[in-house]
Amino acid sequence: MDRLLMIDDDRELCEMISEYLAPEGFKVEAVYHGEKGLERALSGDYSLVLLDVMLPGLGGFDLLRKLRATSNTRVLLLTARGEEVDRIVGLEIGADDYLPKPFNPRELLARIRAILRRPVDAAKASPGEPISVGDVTLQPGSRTVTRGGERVELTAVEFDLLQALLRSAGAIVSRDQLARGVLGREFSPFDRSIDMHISKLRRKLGDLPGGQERIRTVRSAGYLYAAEPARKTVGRK
Amino acid sequence: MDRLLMIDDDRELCEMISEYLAPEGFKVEAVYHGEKGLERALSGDYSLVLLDVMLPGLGGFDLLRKLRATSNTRVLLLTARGEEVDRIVGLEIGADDYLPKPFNPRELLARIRAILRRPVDAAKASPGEPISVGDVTLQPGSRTVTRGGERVELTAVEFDLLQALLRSAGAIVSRDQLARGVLGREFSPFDRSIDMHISKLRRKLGDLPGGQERIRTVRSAGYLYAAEPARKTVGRK
DNA sequence: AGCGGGCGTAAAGATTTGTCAATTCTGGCT
DNA sequence: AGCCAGAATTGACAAATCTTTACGCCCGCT
Repeated sequence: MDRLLMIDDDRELCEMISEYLAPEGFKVEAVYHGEKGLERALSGDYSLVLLDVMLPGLGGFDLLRKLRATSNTRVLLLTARGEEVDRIVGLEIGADDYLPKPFNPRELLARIRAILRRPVDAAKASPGEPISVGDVTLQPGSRTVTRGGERVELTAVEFDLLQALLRSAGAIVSRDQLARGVLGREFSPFDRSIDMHISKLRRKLGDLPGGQERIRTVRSAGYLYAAEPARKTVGRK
Repeated sequence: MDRLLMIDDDRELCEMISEYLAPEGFKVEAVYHGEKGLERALSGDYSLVLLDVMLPGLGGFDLLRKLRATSNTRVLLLTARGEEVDRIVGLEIGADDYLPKPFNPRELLARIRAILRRPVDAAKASPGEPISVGDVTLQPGSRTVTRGGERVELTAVEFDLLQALLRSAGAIVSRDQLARGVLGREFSPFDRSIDMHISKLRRKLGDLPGGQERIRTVRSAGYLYAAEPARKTVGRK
């Protein structure tokens, strides 16, 4: 039985959602005010927070930002009709998903399940913990990397670069982020250093077992470590 | 010039709305009967459907339900009274918004614009979840696309473009939305970049198994990914 | 039928990226 | 301090990809 926290001042809607989700195995608690919502969300008692962006008191965005400062709790953002800008902003701040109002309850249910199904963002994995994606494992403690059990020798920058990519496996990491995080300096457009290291990493790691590219280039955006195609347990087709 | 489909048996109202919206850049076609309305709505030629819930023949709710079975076409529901029940049922079934009769034409116009401005509501999948429509599957995690199990090589823009279309499969996506969402910039009338990439996508993906167009052009409105083999017997038992 | 705008797409032009090779930097060692 | 090997960065140019230009077709309208 998952516990959900709904932060929305529309009590009627909260009630409705609560009733809709109860038979699906979710216990919904509602809070109608920002500050109180943040407090509850931080308690860590909930599998997921449903957060309205239009809130009395602390606004939804601000709340999310503060929440993210110390918590990885998953958040599904609910926005008022209209603004698509919200989506971009919301996901950037760290929402796990986004749903515009008015929404279809079934849609909401589907998204809740989707969020709960996937693991908490690897980017938020505590430092020091080994990271494994597919056949590659990286151990921050000993600064070693193995692929299929075999040790792969990497230089310092290569290691940090791979770590940054693995922490965000399946998501694009920009050169800016890599420059700051790995090289410790601002990125300038003429800087080919990152590319160079990526090139070397690729050569050392080779392609994925399936023969696909391991590190993909997303033009004018950055690089992405290919997350393994989620192998679903065969349930339905 | 967006094309709207109005399904309402009140001919006088249809006429009035049509005249009111014409100068605003909307071409309204009216259908006064349920079955015929569903058929037209499924054609994918309209940016939005204005649907009355009280209809002779197929009722509004039933129509919407059947429409949603295969299409994401956007729907603005017109309800007889501001009944709370209607709201819930309507949103439950998948309307993008609703407006109680009698309504102010300006209000209608505002809502229409709001719906058209944002991406299709039931943008099926959560971020990160694979999207499958027909024989094509797109995996955001590894940024790969397969058709009938075979890998299809796409460039970054092509991939993002296909993703945008698939998320709204069955509904028209305007060049504006594609420019903003895929290219990250405002669309300008001389910009043929989108068309260019669509062209390449078509070549790479080929036609649907049934031999029909996979990505349809809706003149002066946008593009639409065919959600269904459009030749299904619809509305018959 | 003639016209004009919307669309498809080949091809040229502009950007961004991959990578070899040369140069500079860093630490460890004598 | 001076030397050295490996590592990081930069220069240079090829390759990939995106944008713009250009032109022709098609469709709806008069």
